[in-house]
Amino acid sequence: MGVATSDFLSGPALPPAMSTLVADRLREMITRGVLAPGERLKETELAESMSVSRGPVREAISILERDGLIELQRHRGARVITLTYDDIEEVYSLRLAIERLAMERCAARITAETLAAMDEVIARMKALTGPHESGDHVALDLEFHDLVYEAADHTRLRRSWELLRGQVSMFLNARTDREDFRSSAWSEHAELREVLAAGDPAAAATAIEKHIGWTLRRIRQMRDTDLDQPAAGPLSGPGPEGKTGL
Amino acid sequence: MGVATSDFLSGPALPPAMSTLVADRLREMITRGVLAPGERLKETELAESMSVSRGPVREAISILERDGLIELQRHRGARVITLTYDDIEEVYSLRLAIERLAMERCAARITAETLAAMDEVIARMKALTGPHESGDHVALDLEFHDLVYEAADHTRLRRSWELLRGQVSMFLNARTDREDFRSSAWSEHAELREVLAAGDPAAAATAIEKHIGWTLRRIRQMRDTDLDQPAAGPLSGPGPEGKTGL
DNA sequence: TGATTGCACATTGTCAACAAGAAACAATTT
DNA sequence: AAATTGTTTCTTGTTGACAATGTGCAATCA
Repeated sequence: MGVATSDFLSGPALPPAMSTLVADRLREMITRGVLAPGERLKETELAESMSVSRGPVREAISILERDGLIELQRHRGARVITLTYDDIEEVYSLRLAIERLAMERCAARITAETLAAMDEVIARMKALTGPHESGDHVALDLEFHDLVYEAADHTRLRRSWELLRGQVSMFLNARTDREDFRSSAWSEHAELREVLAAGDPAAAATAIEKHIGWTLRRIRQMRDTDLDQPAAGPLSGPGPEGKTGL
Repeated sequence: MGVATSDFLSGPALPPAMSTLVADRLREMITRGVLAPGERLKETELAESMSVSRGPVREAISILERDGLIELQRHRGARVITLTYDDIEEVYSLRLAIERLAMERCAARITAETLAAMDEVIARMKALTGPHESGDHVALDLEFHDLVYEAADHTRLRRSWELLRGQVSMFLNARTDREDFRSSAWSEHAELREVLAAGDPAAAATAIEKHIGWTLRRIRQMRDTDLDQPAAGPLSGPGPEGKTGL
């Protein structure tokens, strides 16, 4: 983290755009289940509650639609997506395809700094024993994989990951509450770290196939049994109707 | 094409949104090189020339930014991207990763209708001999691969392809004018069609690795020689400055 | 003459009002 | 009573004006 050179020269000096702030807040609310699947996002309502006009809200909604977190229907507004197991199968099969590339490139470019950052994340995972805030498990899991994508040094690959990340987060947050999907077993990520440290792209690809493949197979099992059931419901909040506090 | 059942019931009854129309027009102009890399897109100017207000233009620009065709800088506006060989390497390496998945799924789900559509595209490719409109070659090439993604029946995969498609188009359009990058050899696509018809996912994956891998290797060669040169310049039009007719 | 500072212009970010379409409800008809 | 139709209300799509920021030129000073 701490870059030595004066932060105020490199950092974005200008206040971040309203639209991104709004989008970030909404994304957080959606992935953590505060806004339930199916719930409608009304522009006026959001604009009011965030003390901003409809313009930025509209852009934020457009961003979230790109991230695959909400569905847009012309003249009918935006709703939080409902993830079925078919959807999750899509997310994870695509994730496997792109993360293979990410791991290959990460292994080829890995630096001591990245490895250190990974170690730190793994240490924090290890520290989380027992039934802690499940959100923390998920956050750390994703943080690790963010590092992989970052180290892969591939702009378009990172953007593709952004397309999936929110939906993965949604799924994991909903899952780890109910049953253990063993999403953040620290030892698995430690294994990934070791393979990356070795610097062998082929081995890294194999490792991620194992890591994600396990979940993917499990998802396919669920899909074939609980046919068409939503895979990521609200944590505990209300259903499609009923205001969830903004 | 011709679906028997009344088209006016199935099709989108409502006029398409202005923003998508604007986006489509701009995308076409960018990928075909009418708008040169580096050229600025001024909201007011575009709004005026398309007889629409700045709102829809702004949304269109946001869409094109998502497609990776333009770069946005806060308070500094939008410019058409300049594709270096490093960029193209990114595009094609990622394309290989996702199209592998597309081919696998396509092979597993292929229908007679899809095969027929592919045959039709291949026939049109075959018909284009000699130095025809190079744009047509590129368009047919992409059309074939669109069919693959369509048949793969995977929403998120298709969206990832949309993220790359415009940049692939930009690159091919710029390339085929100068030297033959053999982008649309009909026989290659005929081979892909045959593999898909056989219905073997593994074979399909291997086939696309060969198909795209060839170009990818060639791109890496170019990158390592013509270091940092733009890979997709304007066809013939003016550079960053100078109005290119709207 | 060269660099720097201040000012005017151009362009984007944001806002508030208007127009068009969709959803919910009530009245009407069979 | 059920279904249909017309009306009202709500929400989004679009527009034009205003505020904030960046850019380039010109005047000023060393």
